[in-house]
Amino acid sequence: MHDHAATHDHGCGGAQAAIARAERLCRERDLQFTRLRREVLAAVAGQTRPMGAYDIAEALSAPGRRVAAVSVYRALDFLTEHGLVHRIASRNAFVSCGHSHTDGAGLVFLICRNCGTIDETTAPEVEDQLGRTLAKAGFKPISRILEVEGECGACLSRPAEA
Amino acid sequence: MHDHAATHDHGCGGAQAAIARAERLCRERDLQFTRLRREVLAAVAGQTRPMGAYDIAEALSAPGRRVAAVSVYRALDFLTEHGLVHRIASRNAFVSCGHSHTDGAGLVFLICRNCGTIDETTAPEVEDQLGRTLAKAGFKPISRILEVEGECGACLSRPAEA
DNA sequence: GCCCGAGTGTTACGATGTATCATCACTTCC
DNA sequence: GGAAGTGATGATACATCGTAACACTCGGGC
Repeated sequence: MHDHAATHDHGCGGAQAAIARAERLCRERDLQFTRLRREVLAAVAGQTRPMGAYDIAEALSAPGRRVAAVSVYRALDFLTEHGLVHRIASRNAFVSCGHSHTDGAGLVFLICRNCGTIDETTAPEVEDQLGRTLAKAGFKPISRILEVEGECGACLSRPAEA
Repeated sequence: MHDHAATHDHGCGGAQAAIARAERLCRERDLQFTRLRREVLAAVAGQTRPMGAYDIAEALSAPGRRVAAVSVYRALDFLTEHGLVHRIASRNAFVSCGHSHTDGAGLVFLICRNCGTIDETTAPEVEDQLGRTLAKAGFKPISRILEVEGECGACLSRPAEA
């Protein structure tokens, strides 16, 4: 392991990378990476915590411009469909994807109860075991969500920082 | 395998069992298993698919009696807190617990995309692997959700039943 | 009787997500 | 050039999910 740094590259610098990746992907697949989609992705990628759709709408709105939640949802649909953003079901919120994986398969989200940061990793061994378990149960998986809530390493290192 | 029947014992007969288990548990812990809580549990346990809180409220309401969603939420809070009912995060809905586990740990929910049935199992091997993965990442887990969407064995056996 | 606590009913509200229709930009085909 | 089609967006309304606040009831203890 230890593409750990890679899994952490949200957070400002990561936004640039995420957008660059999105542009490349959209060029490859002949998709439209429009202004709104870019802005929604930028907003999400600029955070290490998940953002709600309404948070995003507010963040993109300005005195002269109002972005409605419905527009954000549409952009998020596009972005999640192509794996650029992930939905955190336990929070009704979204994070930008830190990987360049082809599919949403095998992802694990680590949600820190203390600082709210979301870390995204893959766990092939867990996937393998899960696949075997599902096969034994006669269940054919299509998609899955695996979200773990707890305390992240950073928060465990410095116990009492508010 | 093939405690499969056991994992399936929602579904009408299972409602009786679920309520019996709940009564026992509440007696042991000196909790109040009130009429509303019993009815909410019965409603959820009588289904193999997850029910939304508003669905439950409607199911319990009758010409002479209106059960508000907020009451259902309170009952569900109680039931989930004591492991009698589980929340399906990906559906914003609830299913009755088919096990008598002490804790919500290690559960896997199998959600059939075709028939909507939810099957609940445990997967110790997956748990073990996940625990190791989290330890390596320096993350201390407190709770987790693992929900798999796909096609259940029953639906795979009879491909074209509407 | 009185108080107190847990559960419930009721109303209102906030937060999340979707349906519908109009508009705009761009392409294609005539 | 102009008509028609397609995909994205704007705007309004609506549906669903969840919670806050307060009043009421019912039991037990004093």
